[in-house]
Amino acid sequence: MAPDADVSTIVGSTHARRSVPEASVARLATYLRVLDDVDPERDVISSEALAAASGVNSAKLRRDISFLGSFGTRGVGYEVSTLRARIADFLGIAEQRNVVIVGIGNLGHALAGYGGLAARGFTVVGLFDIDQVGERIGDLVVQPVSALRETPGRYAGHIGVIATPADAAQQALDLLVDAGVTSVLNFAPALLSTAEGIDVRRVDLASELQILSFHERRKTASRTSNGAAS
Amino acid sequence: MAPDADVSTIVGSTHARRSVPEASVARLATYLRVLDDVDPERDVISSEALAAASGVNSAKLRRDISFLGSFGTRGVGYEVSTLRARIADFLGIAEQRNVVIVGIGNLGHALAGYGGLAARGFTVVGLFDIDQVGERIGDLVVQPVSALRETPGRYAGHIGVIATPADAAQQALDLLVDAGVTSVLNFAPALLSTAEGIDVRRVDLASELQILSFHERRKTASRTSNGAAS
DNA sequence: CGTTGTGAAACTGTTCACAGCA
DNA sequence: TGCTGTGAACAGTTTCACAACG
Repeated sequence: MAPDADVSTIVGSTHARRSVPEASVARLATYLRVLDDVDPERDVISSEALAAASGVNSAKLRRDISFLGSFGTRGVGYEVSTLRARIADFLGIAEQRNVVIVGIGNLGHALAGYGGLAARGFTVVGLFDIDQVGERIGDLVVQPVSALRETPGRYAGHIGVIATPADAAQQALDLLVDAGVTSVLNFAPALLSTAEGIDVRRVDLASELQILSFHERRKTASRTSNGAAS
Repeated sequence: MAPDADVSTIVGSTHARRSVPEASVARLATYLRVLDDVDPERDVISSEALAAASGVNSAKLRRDISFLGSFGTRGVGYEVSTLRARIADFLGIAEQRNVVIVGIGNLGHALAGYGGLAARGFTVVGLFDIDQVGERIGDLVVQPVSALRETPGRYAGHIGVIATPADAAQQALDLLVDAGVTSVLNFAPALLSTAEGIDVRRVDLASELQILSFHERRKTASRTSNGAAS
């Protein structure tokens, strides 16, 4: 989805790795979640079992995991704790990540209050809006967006989330970048332009619905069309 | 992300088409949005210009559009209105689509009130929750989820949106399916299982953040470690 | 001319199938 | 024996590059 998402090379961390396909990175995040739901009694899991629980086939899962090294036990499976640790390490979950949210409407509220973030190592440390300034949400107080500009570099290493209306999104991005943010998740239905080196991932509700709508129509058409076939 | 997202074949509509790659379907939804932002004065647009505005390269865009037929003018470009109509027609935007939302927390509210939907031909026609029952949002009143079970097939052809907590998501899906829904957008951080023929798209905030986090770490690592390779 | 539309090449990602190991 | 790890075949997607055409 990202415009120029190429292969990902990583050098840091415990083990040096070579370019892992973007698609595998995304699935690894899923496996990690599924592992969290695994019965804590269970200490070993096979590729077949984990694949089934994750909605992929086992060959793909084994391939994905093999990018992280080979630490499964043949004839047995993967040790759950090791596997979880390896994926977490690879994805960079080991360290805590901080998040700032721009745009505190309904969506911003939903994100700010979403417990699933903390559970996965993400802490919301800043909320910004043009209005709503001063409102308290949990431990945080909504600050004016202008505050971002006044502290250049302050939010380096943080992940930015844009939850503004479309027409404010570009400005929100520019402010985030000024504040040192280089990774951004954009919920606004707008295409944003920015400098090289800034990652922007877009989550676009309307597009998702359109894709579903497309498939829905296909289903309906094939049920309906008999006479319509030509 | 859909488990078995195959190639898409469509027969209905004005023009018969053959299998369009899934990736192209997703991008066509993007082009459609971008076209809506085009200066209304402008009546023709080149692949180069539209591609730039959409964040893809022009060859890819031309290939995507060529799946819908060939109606551009060589040496000139695409007529904006025709192009828009063709894509909309292909994606099934021509007809209005109805949406029902299960789970009326912050996120459900955000979605229910999101103007971008109506603008794209989606009308929210039902809101369901266990609590909040009776609350009015716009023209709608929140109904108990049990109402879904009492009207089997009532929502056939609708698109379902799951905005519940993870532990209620599977039940929400089952209820939606009972009510006739076969296309679902799931915002809950849970993997859902369902019968064949039901499309479930997952939008998972935590996974998106993890992917960003991964890239963020890669950037930081390459800045930190070895000075400058080449 | 300039831009579309598209074969063919290149590339990326997935699946098969089985050798190798615990 | 059973399951991992992986070469090799395959499928899907992107890019190149240019002929066709208004």
